[in-house]
Amino acid sequence: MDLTERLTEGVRTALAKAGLPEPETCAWEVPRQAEHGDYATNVAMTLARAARRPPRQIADQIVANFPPLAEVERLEVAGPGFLNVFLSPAWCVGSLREILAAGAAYGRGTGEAGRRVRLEFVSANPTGPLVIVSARAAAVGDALARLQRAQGARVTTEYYVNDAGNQFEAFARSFDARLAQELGEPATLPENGYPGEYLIDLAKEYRGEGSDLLLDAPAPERLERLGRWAVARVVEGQRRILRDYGVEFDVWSSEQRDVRAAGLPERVLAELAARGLTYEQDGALWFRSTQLGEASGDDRDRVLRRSSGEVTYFAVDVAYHHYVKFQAADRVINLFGPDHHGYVPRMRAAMQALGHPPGSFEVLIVQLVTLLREGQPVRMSKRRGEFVLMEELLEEVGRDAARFTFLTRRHDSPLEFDLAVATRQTAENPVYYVQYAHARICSIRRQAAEQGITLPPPGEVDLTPLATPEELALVKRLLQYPELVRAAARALEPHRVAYWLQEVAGMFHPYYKTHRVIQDDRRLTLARLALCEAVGSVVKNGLELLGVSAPEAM
RNA sequence: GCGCCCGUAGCUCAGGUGGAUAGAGCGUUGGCCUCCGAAGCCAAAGGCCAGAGGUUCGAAUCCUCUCGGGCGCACCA
Repeated sequence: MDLTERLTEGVRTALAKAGLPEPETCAWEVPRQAEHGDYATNVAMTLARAARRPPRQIADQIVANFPPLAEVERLEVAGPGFLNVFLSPAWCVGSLREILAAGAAYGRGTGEAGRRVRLEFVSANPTGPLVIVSARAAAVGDALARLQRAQGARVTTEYYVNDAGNQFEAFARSFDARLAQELGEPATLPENGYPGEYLIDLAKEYRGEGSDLLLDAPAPERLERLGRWAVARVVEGQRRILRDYGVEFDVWSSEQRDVRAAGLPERVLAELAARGLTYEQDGALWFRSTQLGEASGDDRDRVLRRSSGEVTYFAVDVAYHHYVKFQAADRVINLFGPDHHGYVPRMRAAMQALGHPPGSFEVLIVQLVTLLREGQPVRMSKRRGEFVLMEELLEEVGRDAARFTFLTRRHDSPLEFDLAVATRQTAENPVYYVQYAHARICSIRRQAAEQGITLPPPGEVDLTPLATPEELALVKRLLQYPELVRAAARALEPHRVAYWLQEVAGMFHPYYKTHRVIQDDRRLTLARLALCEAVGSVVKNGLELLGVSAPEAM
């Protein structure tokens, strides 16, 4: 059980003994100032109305009836009725043993245990190489998956390939045109085509392979086959760069193969019709999005099947979510770009209509990355064919720095990324500050080993020499980690981990500067080594959650 | 016009779902390597949390309005 859970239990016991009503929840915060203790709660204030007593009186009652806990040194009532908890230094220091013993497991929890989560992210169109915004989505999505898993959820990550529909056709026609040009024929790109140079390269490649040029095949068949070939190549490139980035997906699904060819759209249309949620108008089939009340929030009905007979992207998506995603998961999370946020209400309405409980379908909007080079905006547009590739980002900035930078922002906050600055200041990036703490600790360990000093098993270390304020503060910070991970997982906010790591590093570096770890006093040396090991271990765990490496030397 | 997101230090961004005196990095200024890694440490300067109301013991956080940004509002995806 986590520390705050123990404290909450203490509060409940005390309230029961005092004959006071129990709170629904008991929120703990870490006060900014040390005089306010290590943890504080405002339960007394929130209980004041129900108990018909002044908050301070309730707080006094809690203090008077609080059961003795090894964790707690003393309690104080302060201000309008805060209950401040001061932890026992001896208990805190002793808990280092558990951190060390837990190792990589420290910080894992059961906050999301039993949940099956389907997490889709990136899912860029298979019409070109990945650009920078995908790097952000990949960093966030992957970290979310790691966080959820650390809290006991069974997560399936997914990359959904939109290899069908108008976009696919435009892409296939563009490739066809490039191939024709490659063969020396006059051909122009279609109106909505993809002018990027990569299609020229692909055309050369296709020809170089000696593949069937399909010159005699009827246009539809030729476009279909050429398009499939090109899409497969593009997707393979995307997969490769993502792997280099440290992101691997459990499932690569295909709109064409897994949804359309499987006949799912027709099935879902029938199911919606059976529920009376569709109607025909102007030759098209519509979804009664607006009839589902405010919960869905959609402001107009949506077309499922066009008058031309083709199903819409929306219908395909609904079918896929309903028959595939929800079949294997009770929680479906999608990461979208901001240009798709208007799409969310109709999806939510459809999921609700098909019987999926509210909240089981979630969409996180990952905001855009504004790319700058020396302060000048770099326009990103696949259509125009000018963009900065994810590959270039990794070359220039590096995988760890890129991921960490993306994870120091909330996913829904726009981000400015100056390539030139990021490259130039690479050594001053916060990620190195955190990694350096880890590397430094490894260095201390090596140094100690050279002098024949090695740490005994956690249970046998004498930790009592740890007594300075800096040491206590560090230990207390480490004790917050499990709680932090749980909260970050619950809120789907991996950036909290990144900030927390910076704080820990920000405590460790000064500590290292002012307190010598390896020195004459053997007992003190061992105790401090144990502290360092604990810090290093937790930092490593945290970086792992973000998909960032924890180097032993830099 | 309607809807969603956003406005916090010069710049880039945090502020665990209402808490006590507003935080970090970068940048600026001034110090620190005879000692476990200077990718580090110490110190200073920098704020009307866009603005105005409201809710209550208490608001950067919740509600309304105004101003100023971004993005959506297709039988596109």
